[in-house]
Amino acid sequence: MRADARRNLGKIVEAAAEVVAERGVGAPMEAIAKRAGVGVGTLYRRFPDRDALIAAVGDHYIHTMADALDAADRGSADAWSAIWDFVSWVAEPGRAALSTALADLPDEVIAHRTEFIRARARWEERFDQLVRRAQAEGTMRGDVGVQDLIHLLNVFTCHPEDLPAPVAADPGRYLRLMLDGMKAGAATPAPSR
Amino acid sequence: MRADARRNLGKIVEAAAEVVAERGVGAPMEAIAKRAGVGVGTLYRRFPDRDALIAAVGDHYIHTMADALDAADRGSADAWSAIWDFVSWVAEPGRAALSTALADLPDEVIAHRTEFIRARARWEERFDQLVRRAQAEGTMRGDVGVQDLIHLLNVFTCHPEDLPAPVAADPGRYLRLMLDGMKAGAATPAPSR
DNA sequence: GCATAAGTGGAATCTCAGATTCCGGTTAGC
DNA sequence: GCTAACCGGAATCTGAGATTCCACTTATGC
Repeated sequence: MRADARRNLGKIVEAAAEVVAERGVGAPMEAIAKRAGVGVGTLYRRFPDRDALIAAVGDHYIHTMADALDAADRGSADAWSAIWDFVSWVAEPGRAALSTALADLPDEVIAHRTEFIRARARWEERFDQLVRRAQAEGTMRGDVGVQDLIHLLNVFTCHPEDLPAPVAADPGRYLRLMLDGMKAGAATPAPSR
Repeated sequence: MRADARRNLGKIVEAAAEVVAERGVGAPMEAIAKRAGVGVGTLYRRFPDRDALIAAVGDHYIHTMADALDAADRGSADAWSAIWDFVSWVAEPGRAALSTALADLPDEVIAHRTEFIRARARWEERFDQLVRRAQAEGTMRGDVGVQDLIHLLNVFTCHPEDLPAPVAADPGRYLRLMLDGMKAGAATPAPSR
């Protein structure tokens, strides 16, 4: 591969990641091309089709998330603050949609990406351990689970157009509100599953 | 207007309300027509265009919401449980998207509907009083407002396709989680506005 | 420096979904 | 039994976006 081509490939994946974060997995190829500063044709020379490009974005994302979770875990003494930190990290501007994009990847895009699936499972496993630890430490209520956390992360880090403007502007505010609701003792009648 | 035509008009608005609740304000005319058991042509004989029909749905919705809020208010001794009840009511299956649909109505659809705008303002005003009352009664934390509640209602009662399946299946679970986070004393460091 | 394979931009093409129009065939209501 | 209102839904019109194509550039090996 020629040096300039390799350089462009990098720009493309990066641009795709950004645009997908902003506009969701349905982001148009042209928007990605423009962001990368290349023509659509170039996208198609590197990726057979839209799905392949989106899948590449998925790989990029899952690793970013996993790294952040690890960092939060290492950086905090107790599990609860690790969770708090991680959630805050995801809510930071520019990071939004990261998690949703992951959740939204169409099945047919993921189906054969065993590496991606494995990475995501590892990440969830990791996250789950943290939640259980927090519950064991008595800082998090027991009637909620990682899946609740993940879903809420997905909901609030949605592509901005799909959220009420004020929520999109500060998802962290709402995510923290929900974490407050998950603290040990916060349960009202214990929402049943 | 002929009797059968009047009957159809009723079926159309009702069907539109249902379909909009399920698929959002962008629901296709054909889906509405099918639900109402009429042809698309019939929709256009009653409403000049899509927007007019959607606006009619908006009117229908805002009144339903207002009534429910009043009912919750009358039915509860304290403001907090009135809020709790109202939120639970909105979260009930079949009601979902009601609130979002309202929030999503495109500006150009609403612009001239002063009656609608007034009704909505009245509803918000009502809701706001309830929130302030709960705060005065010391049951709700002071650093959140009606708007937070409304936004969250919108987010969780979104059209099912836009939410992670488990959330769409039981938005109430998550709304209650949020309410728990809004109870007096739940605040962690007090999310700043 | 030059030949040339690799790379490029972006207009043109293809698809598809959904709004809107139209009209031959039906009915309610007198 | 007449006929103005109605109806259903096929046909048409549009816009958005994926994908293809090709004339034009530019690294790179010699």
